[in-house]
Amino acid sequence: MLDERKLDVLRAIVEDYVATHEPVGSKTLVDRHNLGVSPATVRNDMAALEEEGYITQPHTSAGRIPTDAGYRLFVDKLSTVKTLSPAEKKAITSFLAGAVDLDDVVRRTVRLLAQITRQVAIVQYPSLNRSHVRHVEVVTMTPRRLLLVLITSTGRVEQRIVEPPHDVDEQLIGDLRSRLNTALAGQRLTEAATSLAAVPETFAPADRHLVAAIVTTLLEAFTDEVGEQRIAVGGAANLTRYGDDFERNVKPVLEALEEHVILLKLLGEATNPQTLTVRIGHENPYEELATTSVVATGYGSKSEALATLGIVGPTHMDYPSTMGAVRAVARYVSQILADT
Amino acid sequence: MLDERKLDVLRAIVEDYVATHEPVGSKTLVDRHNLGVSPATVRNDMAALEEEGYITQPHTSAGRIPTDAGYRLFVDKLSTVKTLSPAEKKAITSFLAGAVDLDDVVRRTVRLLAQITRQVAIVQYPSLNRSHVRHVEVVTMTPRRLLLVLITSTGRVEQRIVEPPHDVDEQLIGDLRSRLNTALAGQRLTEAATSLAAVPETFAPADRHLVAAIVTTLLEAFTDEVGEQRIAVGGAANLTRYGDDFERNVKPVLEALEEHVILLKLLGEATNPQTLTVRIGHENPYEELATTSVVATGYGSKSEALATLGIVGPTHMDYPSTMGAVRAVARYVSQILADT
DNA sequence: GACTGGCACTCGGATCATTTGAGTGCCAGG
DNA sequence: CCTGGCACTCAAATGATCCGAGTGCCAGTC
Repeated sequence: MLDERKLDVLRAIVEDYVATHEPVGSKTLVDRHNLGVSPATVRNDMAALEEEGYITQPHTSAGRIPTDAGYRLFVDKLSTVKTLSPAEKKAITSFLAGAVDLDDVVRRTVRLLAQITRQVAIVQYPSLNRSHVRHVEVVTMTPRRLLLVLITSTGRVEQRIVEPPHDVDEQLIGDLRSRLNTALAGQRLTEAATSLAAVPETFAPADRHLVAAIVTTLLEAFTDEVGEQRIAVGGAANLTRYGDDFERNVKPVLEALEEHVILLKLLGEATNPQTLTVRIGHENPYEELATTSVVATGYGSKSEALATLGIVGPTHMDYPSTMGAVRAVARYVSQILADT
Repeated sequence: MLDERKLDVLRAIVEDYVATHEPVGSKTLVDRHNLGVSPATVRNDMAALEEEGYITQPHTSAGRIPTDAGYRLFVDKLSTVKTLSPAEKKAITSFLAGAVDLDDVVRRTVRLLAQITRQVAIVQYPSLNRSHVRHVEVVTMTPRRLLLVLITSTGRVEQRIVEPPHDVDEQLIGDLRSRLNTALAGQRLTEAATSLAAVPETFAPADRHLVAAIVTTLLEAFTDEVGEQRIAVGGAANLTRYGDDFERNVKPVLEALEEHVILLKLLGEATNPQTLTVRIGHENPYEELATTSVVATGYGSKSEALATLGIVGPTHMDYPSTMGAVRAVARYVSQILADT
């Protein structure tokens, strides 16, 4: 059906269109890429490609532009992920290495990703579900107000206020603290939630009421839905490069960026950093973002992704470079997090 | 110079222009606002107002639009801050009350502010400088890796990793923890930085090396410049309502939103929640944002502002409502924080 | 059979002239 | 001091025209 040369033509069309953002005609195509055939031949190939649904004409007497299917074929078969230059790699590591804590890592990552890809960057915070308890701290602020601090293996810190039903005894708090830590430390948050249930019973009946209050709050922190979905976004200014048709291209993206729930769906399930997910135009789950593509991948340890990061951009983006950048950033972030 | 009626005309022009975003002519003005005089008279007044620099014509044979000076006069003399409806107030409190921690408060505030004003909202995190030490925690993760956690009176949590020069003794850590807390608790971060310097000397010479390493890192956290400047932004999607001239109006704002340093300057010095700062067009410190205004105010306790929050929007915004919303949100956030 | 040069055709976008009407400034009269 | 009237201005909308990049198709060539 599609011989080698037709695929070459498709590749040329995609590359040209990505570079110029203008429909590309048979003549320009032959001029710019040395295909070794005449425009007329290219026209025939184009007709075939159009027949197959890989390209279209915005209107008669205009050049062709790739369809979503065209991009898909390009990404799957016609291109290779571009690797970054050593200089870029170095810049990434040194920039990320300067981070002081998890928040800082995430902020820097978003910024970096936006800068390299010149697209809108999205980074999900390491999932709570997949984290382990590193430490639980109970701090007495006033006799009737306690602060619970949960520190996870991924560096996330969650805090909650508890107002116990009656004054608390410092002795008891110390006791609780150490029992919590021995019971929970090293466990996944999901497991820890179960272990937690058993803790109150180990205390004297008189104290159980108080302990239960604390345990309940802690449990909330473990299974916090909202916290689970934390996301950082950056590089919105890159949207200004979308060109015209503001209403159709920029507006829906800006709106989506405000809705973290939507972003999470866009990013999709975390994959390991080797696998890149690319969703092109209509392939993504939001009608409004039909002119937008998403390039995402998981980050974290090799065996298991902690969360997802990626970018959102126009379907006519430079996929090889973008994919390379996303993959590279994901790897380096994984590395940094492993060290911390 | 400007009699009562001329001011009425200016007010009418501003209100009309804000509502329609179109240059307003003498006839429409008389039709819409009952000024009790004829268009011709209004024209004379307009000529005078233009003479004084409060309004201009985009071109001859067009209506008038207010200048920055016109808006300034309007805000200072011709309008009163609009108070929110009881329903709105209730919505604010109940929405903010659901917050679980400081991060959540800030996130909710940004969202709220953006929603009510339908502008881009900016909220600065409570300043570290003005916070007090609530608790310092030293957690041993591995014998050669410690985690320092600083919790401030404003609910901020800063964390730092320390890799001590040699294995640490659990006994010593416990000792250090309690000495740090008795030495620092309740102090302002700025004072605490000084008190901190004296801590190593209270330890046996053999331990001082280790303690010094910890103290140094803690000191960094106290005086963290970057952390000091934390900011949350929201409602960027509202920029789509700017209308056309995307390049001139939307782009610079989006770019500014990425640069937190710029935002801090835009927000300016925190004032107490009673005082609203309004910067109109050229009054703000960024040339690129000459078509935008900033409405900001401090939040925190009555006596002293902890940080600033506000909105950025086109100069032709509805000042009375916006100012009312910003002030109200600032007050309610102050309240919530005081309770925590 | 595959490629190419040639040719008629299409149609979006640029260019330019024309019209329209909201709005103005100014003046004479109440 | 206000108002109705009038001539004037000019941005924006409308419309006619032209241009050319690009197409599809066909007959001829390798």
